[in-house]
Amino acid sequence: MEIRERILQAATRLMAEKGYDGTSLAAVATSVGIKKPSLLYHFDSKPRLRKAVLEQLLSRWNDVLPRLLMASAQTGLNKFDAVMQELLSFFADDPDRARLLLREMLDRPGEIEQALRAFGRPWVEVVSEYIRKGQESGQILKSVDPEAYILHVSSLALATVSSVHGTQGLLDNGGELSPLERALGEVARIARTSLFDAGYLAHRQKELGDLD
Amino acid sequence: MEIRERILQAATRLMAEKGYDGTSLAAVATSVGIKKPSLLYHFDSKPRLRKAVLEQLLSRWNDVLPRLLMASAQTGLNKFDAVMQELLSFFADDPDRARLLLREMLDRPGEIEQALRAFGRPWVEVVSEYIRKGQESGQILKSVDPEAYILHVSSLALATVSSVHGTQGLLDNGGELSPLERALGEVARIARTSLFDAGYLAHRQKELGDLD
DNA sequence: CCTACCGATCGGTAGG
DNA sequence: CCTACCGATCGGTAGG
Repeated sequence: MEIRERILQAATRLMAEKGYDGTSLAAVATSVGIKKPSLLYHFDSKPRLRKAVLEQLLSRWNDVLPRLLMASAQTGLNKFDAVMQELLSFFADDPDRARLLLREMLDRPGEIEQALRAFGRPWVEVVSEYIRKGQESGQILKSVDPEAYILHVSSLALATVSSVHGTQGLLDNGGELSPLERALGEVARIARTSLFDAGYLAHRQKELGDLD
Repeated sequence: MEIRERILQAATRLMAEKGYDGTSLAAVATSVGIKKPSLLYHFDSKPRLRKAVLEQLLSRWNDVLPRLLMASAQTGLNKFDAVMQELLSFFADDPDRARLLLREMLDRPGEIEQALRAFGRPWVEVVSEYIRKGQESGQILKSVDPEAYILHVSSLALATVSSVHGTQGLLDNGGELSPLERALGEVARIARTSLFDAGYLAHRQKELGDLD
């Protein structure tokens, strides 16, 4: 693997775990087996390293988009479940993504807003268009505010994946599912129930028994 | 106001905004008009200052508990709305609470879990008992996992209040509500809809028209 | 409550 | 890719 990628990978992990201010360039360098001045040859300042880490993370989101467009071929509840699955998997596949984005939202709300707007806008527009159509046909609750709904489901997914390690002790965890599986299942349920008309949901209930 | 309280207040604000590692003792001291060694007389190390900040924040939660017990006199949906109102107000009244707790969950998942267990356990048990009773009487959906549900609604409230500043630009904001009001209204709606049986909700719908 | 000071660590540079 | 080094800032102490 290229040294540049290895630096980015180590920086992502450390910044997700300790935060930007809690991560020294020396610590990143050591964890890939080089010294700090060598790292500064590849990324010529700490802010630029942060920027590169964030850009790589967000660019991965673009890999998800093609699968989302495929999901667009489906309709109603199936389409919704496919889209939710992609959103949750994106963070569950690598919890560092959730923790790093959450930290950036806290550290630099202005800058991260711009980045999320650029990378998230197309997705938000597709999904809210879908919600509006569902509201017209009666499948989706009229009381849902599309943009706010998407934002909150995303926030919930972010916070859930980030905090499962820290708060799983509050749960009894007596069941057979892992804490993360249990948490994501509940997130999916909350998202589905608060979006669709209950009559429509009950009508389609058999199709998603394994998701409850 | 006592100097000790003024230090705690300044430390809370700075640590919520910049994080623990991003907040120097000198910065806290300066913002209350003293020098660093004077601050270290009142809190004899930085970790102890952090601990005091967190304890004061959590102790405020105890102020909420009496009102929650009063709300217990009510039943069904009214009780739920009262409890949600207290939870959302706790964070909305001072967004630093949400941001600081979220940062602590990211920085020290183990320690914060202990603290939340001590301060949140009684509340979690009361609410989950309420949910279980509602499930028996059919008002609350059988598919709800009580502990997981509470944890996720709390996470959603935390993340929502913390991130409203950073992400409000993703919303059109064409309405008459402030971004925070709009966000909290959607959180309350998501929480209510994903908890109660739809038939029960429809039956009681008139009573909460102003919450939609 | 202060000034003066400590060793350690920070991001970054010089130079090879 | 390295060693050696820079000024600035960190948390904390001595002493009054």
